[in-house]
Amino acid sequence: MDIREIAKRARVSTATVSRAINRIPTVNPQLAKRVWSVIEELGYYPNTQARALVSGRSRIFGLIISEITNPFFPEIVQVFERIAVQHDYEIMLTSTGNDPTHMEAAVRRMIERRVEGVAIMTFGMEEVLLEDLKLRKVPLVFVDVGPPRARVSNIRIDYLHGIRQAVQHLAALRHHKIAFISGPLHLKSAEARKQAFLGSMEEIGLEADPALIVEGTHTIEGGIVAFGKLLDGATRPTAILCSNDMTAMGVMRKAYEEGIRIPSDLSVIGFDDIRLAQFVLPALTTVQMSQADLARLAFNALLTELQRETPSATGTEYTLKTHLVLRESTRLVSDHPKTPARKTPARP
Amino acid sequence: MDIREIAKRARVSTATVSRAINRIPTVNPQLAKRVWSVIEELGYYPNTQARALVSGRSRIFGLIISEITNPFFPEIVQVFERIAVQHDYEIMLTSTGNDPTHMEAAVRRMIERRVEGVAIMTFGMEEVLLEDLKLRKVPLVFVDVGPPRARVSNIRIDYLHGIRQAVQHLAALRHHKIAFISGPLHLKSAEARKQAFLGSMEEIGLEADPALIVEGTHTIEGGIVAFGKLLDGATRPTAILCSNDMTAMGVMRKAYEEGIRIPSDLSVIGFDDIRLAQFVLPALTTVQMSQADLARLAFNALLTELQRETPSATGTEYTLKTHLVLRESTRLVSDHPKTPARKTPARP
DNA sequence: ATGAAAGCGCTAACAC
DNA sequence: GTGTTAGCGCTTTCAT
Repeated sequence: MDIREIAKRARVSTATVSRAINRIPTVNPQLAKRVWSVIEELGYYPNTQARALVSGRSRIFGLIISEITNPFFPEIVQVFERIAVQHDYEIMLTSTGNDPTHMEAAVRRMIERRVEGVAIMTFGMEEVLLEDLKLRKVPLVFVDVGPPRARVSNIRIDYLHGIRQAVQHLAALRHHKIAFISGPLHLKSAEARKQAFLGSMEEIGLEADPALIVEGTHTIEGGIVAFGKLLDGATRPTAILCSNDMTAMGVMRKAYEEGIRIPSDLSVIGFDDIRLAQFVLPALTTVQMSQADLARLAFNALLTELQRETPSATGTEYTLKTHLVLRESTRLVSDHPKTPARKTPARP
Repeated sequence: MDIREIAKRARVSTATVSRAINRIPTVNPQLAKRVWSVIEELGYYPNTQARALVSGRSRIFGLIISEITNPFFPEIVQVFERIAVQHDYEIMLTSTGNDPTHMEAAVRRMIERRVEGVAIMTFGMEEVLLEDLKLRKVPLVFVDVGPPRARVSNIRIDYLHGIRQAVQHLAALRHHKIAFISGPLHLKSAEARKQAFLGSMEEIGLEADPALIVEGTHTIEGGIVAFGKLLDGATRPTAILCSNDMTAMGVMRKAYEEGIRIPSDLSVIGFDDIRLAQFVLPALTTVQMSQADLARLAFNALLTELQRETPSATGTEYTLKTHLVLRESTRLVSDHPKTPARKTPARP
């Protein structure tokens, strides 16, 4: 069953059927109606591949993320998909697991499917792998990455705004010994958050003790390990700022095991504000970076670039603000925290 | 740049290029090599739409889930996608949000893209909406649903096995007053879990107090509300079995607010074993239903059905077992639980 | 306003 | 073993 069948039964040409389907205004309403009723009757659905082939437009956007199982991403995927569908686009989703091989394979598949644009949400992955896409002039949108370039948009996150609020919140709560657990520092976004922390501390005359700055992995496990290191150190922080919420959840887990109470013995702040943050116990104070807004920005960037006839040589920049959201995991520093001895002591 | 261009430069016909690309063994290795080197040189990527159009095979599977933001699903998506890619399939993902309109639109888009099969992971959504797919003889795989039918596979979850273990575990811990918070009962899967609970209780001569059985929504919020109702009731349970992990997390949240300690005052068991279950505080004892296995089963069901020449009239059945995994949220019942007065008393 | 017909890039007969 | 060619189902000139 194809367009010819419809044409025959509606006693018009295939061209008219096509026009009717695409709602070209010039078709005689009478005919259009006849066509539509045949379409309904037969349950005809146009073949997207054929349309794409002849029109040269796949109506597919690629969306590359690092891990769908990382709670940060599902909301992005959801919003991105929802908007895409509203615009009659399909999305081709891929989790790279931060593996360059996956990334390369994904890029290849996307090119083969002739995606019209790709949003890269890996926060700092090797741009090199995307050469093929650039070569083919596919619009791209990144977060936090690389130099401006034609048809490449960038969403810059204003980390400083939210992180400054977090640091000042902690300072107002009389915390001086503030630790920072970063993400993997090869990620631009992780490095940027760390710098924002350092800057915010200095700004208000607080010393960021290097011994209180440790690298994590943006995972719960990483948070557990990193907090362990902190506990092994000479100075015990009274507050910890984490580079993302998963890390903060790791800290909370470890604190639970060690009998350290949050927020009475230790204040904890996360970053991202994933949905779960409000449901952990205690609810996590965190710096929000709206995943929904990020998705919206990315989608619109792609669409805009696609509509532009002469792409600006430098691409376009977008900005996303961050801000602190207060919940239960922070409290005024206590002068005599009851920090029990560790169950598993540091190596002798 | 197309197959003709490659053909010209390699001084062969397009047919030979096509054969080389598809690794048809009959082509002269010499020629094949020449073709491949031209392909590499020019960075040629075949056009999937054209291939799909002529071959009649889209190499796309649909995957319908209820909510990607529900932590139960990301792992399914990840595994399903990984396997799909290994088999040179793309996946077309859609979250229906349990909204029939979305579902209908998604089905339509899938048909338009000519998916070769669809996995429906909504655990009991209206089958009616899928008529169009069945009409077009697209292989389908469901979880927990409907009557056997040609080209429709079913994955039956053996709820009883895991839930029986959970109930007996609780009983062994001397709990008698065991509450059950179900999922939305219009979902087959929720109803099935409830029945498994009832059966397991009866089996060992424990009375399932109707006042201790309340309906939830399979969400954290639902868990909070449901546990609230339980607290308002006359008999206070010493243990709660939840229809999924999110519900259990809601119970934990509510317990935290009410000053009820888990597991000392109350034992809690979840269902699903989402990844988060091991990281909540305390780590959640739960009945595991492997999301990875579910994804694998679903994918293979589709692939198998596709390869079958004469589909069995009744479709195929697969089974997935569940089993209890012990963690920190259950404990021997305490005779005198220190259950503090509620902060927000029940309505007078 | 409508129709005839030429492709979009590829695969698969069929011929050699 | 390789080439020629007829489509796959649709959109889009170009006539009319």
